[in-house]
Amino acid sequence: MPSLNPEKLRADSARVRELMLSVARERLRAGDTDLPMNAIAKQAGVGVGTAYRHFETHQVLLEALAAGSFAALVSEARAAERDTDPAAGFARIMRAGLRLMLADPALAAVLSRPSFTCDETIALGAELFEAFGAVLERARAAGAVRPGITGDDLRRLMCGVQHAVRTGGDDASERYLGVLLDGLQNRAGSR
Amino acid sequence: MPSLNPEKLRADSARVRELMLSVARERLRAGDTDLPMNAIAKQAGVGVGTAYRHFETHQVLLEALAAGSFAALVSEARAAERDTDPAAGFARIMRAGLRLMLADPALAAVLSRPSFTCDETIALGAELFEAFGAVLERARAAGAVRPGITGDDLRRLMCGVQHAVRTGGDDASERYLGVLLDGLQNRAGSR
DNA sequence: ATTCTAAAAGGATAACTCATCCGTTATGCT
DNA sequence: AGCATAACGGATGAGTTATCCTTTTAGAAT
Repeated sequence: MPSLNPEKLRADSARVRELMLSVARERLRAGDTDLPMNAIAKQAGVGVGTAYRHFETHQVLLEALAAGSFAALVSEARAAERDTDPAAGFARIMRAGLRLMLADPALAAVLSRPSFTCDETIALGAELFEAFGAVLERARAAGAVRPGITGDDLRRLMCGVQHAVRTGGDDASERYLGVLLDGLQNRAGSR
Repeated sequence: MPSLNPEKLRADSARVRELMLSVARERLRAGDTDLPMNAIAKQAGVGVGTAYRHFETHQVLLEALAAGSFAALVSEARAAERDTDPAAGFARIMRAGLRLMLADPALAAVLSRPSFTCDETIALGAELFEAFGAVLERARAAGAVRPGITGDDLRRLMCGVQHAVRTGGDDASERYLGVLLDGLQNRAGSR
């Protein structure tokens, strides 16, 4: 019993889907990271069965919530790819990734464990992988990023920094990202 | 109803406490980070009530599990404080912290959310705070660590790196710590 | 407009976990 | 040995997850 296809939904179904997503977003904003299906269903005024019909698993719900932010991140990666300065492009996508993860806990959750289940997310992940890989490769070729660091390393490190910033204050974001970006530079011959 | 005091326990009680701790450690090693009280009690062959009597909350159990590693970390901090080279002392304690957190998930959990509940942990936390603060201060004075970074920043960043390493491979530890340590250096005038 | 069918909704419920309460049992002091 | 009390154990209520099946409804066909 797969989740309902967001395309070609019956009118009532589409209404319920949007309602559930907005309730889930509201709960996320309120700091509830658990997103209990039952509670969401109740708050949205629909039956539990209906909730599971729309989002078969927790992961599916998370991916649906993160879709918008994820797409925005892919756009940023594509833009960074076209940046004239390889180092600037790299810094740009890193900064954008952190900003988007901080703004959307669902995106942070999805990126922190890349076992995507929805076709849409899988496609976005592939796009991101490709665009980000190009940005990284270009930066490395320009000597702006130390060798031996993979795209997956950066994903993990960014998730770690995101976590750190979340418990730090508002101003932690710039400081921590600064430390990470400086640490990632190619140190050969820089001193 | 507070948890039992580890000192002055009745013989049977001490036996149960040690048994539960060893079962919990075993489960942690097996990758179960949840440490469900009921399951631990059952596996230890004691009643659930007994389990909660010994460890009132999850947090208390975690702190009891982490006590040994936590004490080792404090020792490392004291040793780093006495290191001749401020920068080397700083690198030493950072390295030790990462190693200990990776070896003991309970320590990682305790350090990642410093709301200590047991007196013993609170005391260890205060000791660590003091010793680590001295190491950081000395390193900063020697120009080895950029200004604006606090001890709490470092705790958060280390927990983030620990998380990243845990999902990365075995060799990720050195790479990620290297990035962090390089990023933390005082960049003023280094290029 | 009416009828019909497939899609969707709804909620009772089984399975499971957490944490408490209280009657029972065992320790170790006198 | 007897006793006070510390500790044990497990039944149990509260809460959550996820499923199943019946009822309702949208929207197409006539």
